[in-house]
Amino acid sequence: MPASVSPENKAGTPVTPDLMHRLDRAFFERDPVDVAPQLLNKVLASADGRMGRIVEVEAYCGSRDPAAHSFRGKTRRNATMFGAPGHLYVYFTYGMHFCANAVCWDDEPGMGVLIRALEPVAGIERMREARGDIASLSLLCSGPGRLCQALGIDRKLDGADLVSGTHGIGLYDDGAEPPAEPASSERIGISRATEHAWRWFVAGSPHLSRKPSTRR
DNA sequence: GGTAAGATCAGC
DNA sequence: CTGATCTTACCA
Repeated sequence: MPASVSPENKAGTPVTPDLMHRLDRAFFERDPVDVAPQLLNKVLASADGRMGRIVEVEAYCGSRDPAAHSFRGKTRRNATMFGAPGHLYVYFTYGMHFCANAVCWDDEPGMGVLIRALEPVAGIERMREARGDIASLSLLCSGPGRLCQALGIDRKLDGADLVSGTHGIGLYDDGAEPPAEPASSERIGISRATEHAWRWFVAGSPHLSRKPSTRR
């Protein structure tokens, strides 16, 4: 196990650098409802070695999803979502947070998967610094805004190609399978289209944005 | 041009 | 539960 993976992280699956490989572009050329659960246990990595395993995602389904930024069509803000699949859509929200999505599907543009939580697996000291030296590992990347802060994802990375990883952020498969039966729930923090169970997560992970038995 | 709401988070 | 903080989109 890498030295940067602390004992507190023992419940997780450390990355195996030799096995890390790119995803096929075709992986993203599907409906985000299919892509999202398949993204669980994939590895998001910044250029400087900060890495986290995806433990929570949500699908946003464009013109058939009133909760999606892209619901009403292309704008300056969401333009990346209408671009090529496999790229990163980063947006700024609530006056202080960034959130990151993997752009999906090629039949109809404007779809994506929001990455909501990571299990930190490498570069953890850098993540801590970026997060203001937060102590708790389970609060380091447990939310869409937190993980962006931890990995240094901001508007400069909007449009970055996650497949090639050449723009400072990449998404990799290290051989870890997604859960055979991922847990799902309603999406968090939205006020419209709440009827869909389009949030998927690794059951029991301590790194989720909502811990078990908390609800609001 | 004005404004309300927002795919959130930290602190009380 | 609330305040922070500011961009965007929508409406006039």
